[in-house]
Parts: sequence; C-alpha cells; structure tokens
Amino acid sequence: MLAGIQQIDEVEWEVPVGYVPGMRVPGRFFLSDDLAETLEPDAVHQLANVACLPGIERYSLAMPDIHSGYGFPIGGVAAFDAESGVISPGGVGYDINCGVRLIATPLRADDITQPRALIEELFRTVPTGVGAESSLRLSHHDLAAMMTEGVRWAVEAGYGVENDISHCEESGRLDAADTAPVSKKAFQRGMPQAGTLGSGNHFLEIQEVDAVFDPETAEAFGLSPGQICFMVHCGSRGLGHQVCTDHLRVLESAHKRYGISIPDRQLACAPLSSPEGEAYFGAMAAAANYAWVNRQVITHQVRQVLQRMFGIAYEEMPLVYDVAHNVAKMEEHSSERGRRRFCVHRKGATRAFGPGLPEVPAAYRSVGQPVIIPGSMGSHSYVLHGTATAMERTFGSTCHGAGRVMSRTKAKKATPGSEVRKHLLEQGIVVRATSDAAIAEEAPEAYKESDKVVDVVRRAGLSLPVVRLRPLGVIKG
DNA sequence: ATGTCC
Repeated sequence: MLAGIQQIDEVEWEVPVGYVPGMRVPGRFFLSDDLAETLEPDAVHQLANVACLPGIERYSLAMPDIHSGYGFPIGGVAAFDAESGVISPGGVGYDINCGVRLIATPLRADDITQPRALIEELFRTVPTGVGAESSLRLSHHDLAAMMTEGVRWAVEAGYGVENDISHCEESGRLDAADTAPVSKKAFQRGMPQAGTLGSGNHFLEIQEVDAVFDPETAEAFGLSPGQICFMVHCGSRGLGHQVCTDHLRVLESAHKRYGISIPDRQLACAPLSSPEGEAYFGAMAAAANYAWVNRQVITHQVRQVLQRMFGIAYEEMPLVYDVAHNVAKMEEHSSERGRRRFCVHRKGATRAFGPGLPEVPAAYRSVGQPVIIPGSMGSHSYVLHGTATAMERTFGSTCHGAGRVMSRTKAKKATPGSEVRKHLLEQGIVVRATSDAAIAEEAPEAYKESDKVVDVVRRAGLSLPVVRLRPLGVIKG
C-alpha cells in the first residue's frame, strides 16, 4: 500500500488529514489485497483533494473500482452539507447520469437459438456509436419537457409503462431540473440523440441469469436461474457533455468570488446556494432526466424487437431497476448533527439504499434497492441489494462496475479488435460493434475483474450479491 | 464519456 495510508479493516483504508494540505476530513476507500496493485497514486491524491472542499461531511470516499478522473476520482462519493457545501461538475463527470438498467423477460437461455440474428436486429434498431442519431423527431418543446419530467415524459409519449417509472432511482426524475441554464448548444446536441446508445463502455447486452446467491431476494426482483435479461448502459450523450463543459467554464472562475481555494483547477465548484451553483445543479438535473429518457426509449426499442421476434407481450418485459452512476442529488442522511440534507456526489458509484426506506420502490422495500453492476465486455454482471451498512458507512453507496486498468490508447495497441471478437465468440459471446477499434478499446483485459470488485463491496457489507449474469451477446458503440 | 481539438 502507498505510504501514509492506514488500514482500517481487511477491505477499508484511510487517507489521513494532512495527506495533502487543506483536508477538512479524512479520505476512506475500499479495496482488497488482490486489487491493491491496481490502485493509482493519482486517484488517491484526487480523493484527498476532494476532502479539501467546503462543507464535505465525514469522509471523502471511494469504492473499489477507484481510478483517476477529472478532478474527483471515478468511484468517488462525497456528501456536501446542503447549507454550507458546494457542488462540483468534477464530482459528477462529463457523462451526466450515465447509468444502467436491467429488463427482465420470460425467455430462457435455450429460447435464444439464433443469438446472431437477435443481436443484428437489435443493432439495426438501436442507434449506436459516436454521433449516432435517433429516429425520434423532437421539437424544442419536447426536449424541454423530457428534461423537466424525465421518464414520465417517455411513458406518456408511448415509450413505456407506468411500472417503469417507479422502478427507476428517483422515479426517473430529479425535480431540481431547470432548462434555463441548459445552453442552446446543449439543446442542439441533445435534439437528435434521445434513444441512442453512444460509444465507449456503453452497451446493450443479452444476458442469462447463471448463478443465484440469494433466492428470496432474486424472486422479489423477478429473477430466476436461466432467465434471459437485457442490460442497457448509457448516459446523456452530447447533451450532458455540453452541460458539463458550459458550467465548468463558469465555475472555474466562480469559486474565487466565494473565497473557496481549491487544490486543483479541475475541482471547480460553487456554493450550493450561489447563483452559479444553482444554475449548474438545475442544468445537471435536466441532463440527468434526459439520460433516463434515453435509457427508457432504448428499452422501448428492445421490447419492440422482442415482441416482433418472440411474440412476447410488452408487459412481460418489466424493468427490474435503473441506477444512476454519475449524478449529484439532495438526500437526507444521518450525521453527528442528526438527520441532515446533503448534496451527495456519486461519480462512478451507485446508490445502494438499504431496506425500509421510502426511496426504495414498494415491491423491493423489505430487501433494499436493486444495485446493478455491469461487468466489462464479455464478463459477468451482478445484481446486488442495498444495505443498512451502506447507509451508515458510505451515504448509501457502492461500486459501479469493473473500472478501467488500461487506457483506451493502450488497449487499442494491446490486442486487435478482430482478435478480441474471436476470443469472445469462442466463449459463446456474440459481439456487434460499429468498428473493430471500438471492440479493442473495451477488451476485457483493459478492465479490473468485476467479480473482484463486487467481492470487496460484499465483504465491506455495502451491498450483497443476489444474482450473477453471463453475457450471450453484446452491442457496442 | 464526447460532433474523441472550433
């Protein structure tokens, strides 16, 4: 382990105050011995830097999929006091409300007799890749409405059913959304992209439930061994990217006006109560709502393909749950000063609320919210459930996925995409992408093993495994 | 992540 880091227990480590000058609270991260070699010193430095921001509560946190990002580490969680704290675009990331959802079906693995044909049909239906454009023709008013209303807009427009709404975190809508601070340019970029997958680590997968760890909870989530599910991983496309770019520019100078000194320019921030902070918060929430609509429209497209190819009724393909990976939002948590409201930034981290909370949908309330953890291309994904331990230790948060260990450029040089594709096919996984380069960038070797990351959050008690999912087919940008 | 450098 790095010098100056203290071990708390077998999977938790502390970055003490003083690790970098100006820390207000310690840093804490979760990591096992076998993942220790993946830890980047830069990411730990970033974790410590976050602890310098005003109003930070208790700890600057990171999950076992920690790696260095823009300002804040990816895998980072930080809660800022609603009254004295700040909001920072670096704590959310460029892909606002990048997230993942799981759609259940009545199909079994042996119903998928022609995986190639199914993958090709999905690839034709779901626009994929950088600059992909949607078949939806939206007015400026439609776009504003979806950013304000979130998933409900999509359901009312015919792209889903009522149950889809309650099975999204926050019911698929942040009510802080404000389209006024969303620039014309962001509107223009978002206009043709609602219902498109994008590129990079975004994907659409056909998966089979191949292991059940907690049968009772699996049943509550509507999941059973051998069942076919579809997983969608994507975000707010060019719209969220533009919102982040626009507001970073404003906040890079705003923090000085409020006497906030930051150890890294990438930690640009403003008080939650300032006009600049409120503007970013409103625009970020609008982009988050757009991302939920994006995943909802893709869900609709997947359901239509399955209706056509397998004759399944729309209602037989329920949304299990939808989680956000990159978002900041107001939540109430326990603190030394009692229950208080905080702006919880999760950047490459997943909310993992435990049993009994009103934020967890009624159908799942007795067990805690579903936590969906995508694996890298060709590796297992998991469904876990949130816990009371997460509420106590991490503001109700857990990891978000495997986490990169190799840069895109390095991955492209390491193995040609054609070879990665061939290797996955040998394991029975059909991959369809816009290019071989896109496959090379996302090669399994470029990521930590999802199994190891999930094992850390299990051992820490931040969320507990319910089922494991094996990919049969992957669509990649 | 991203009209992967307006």
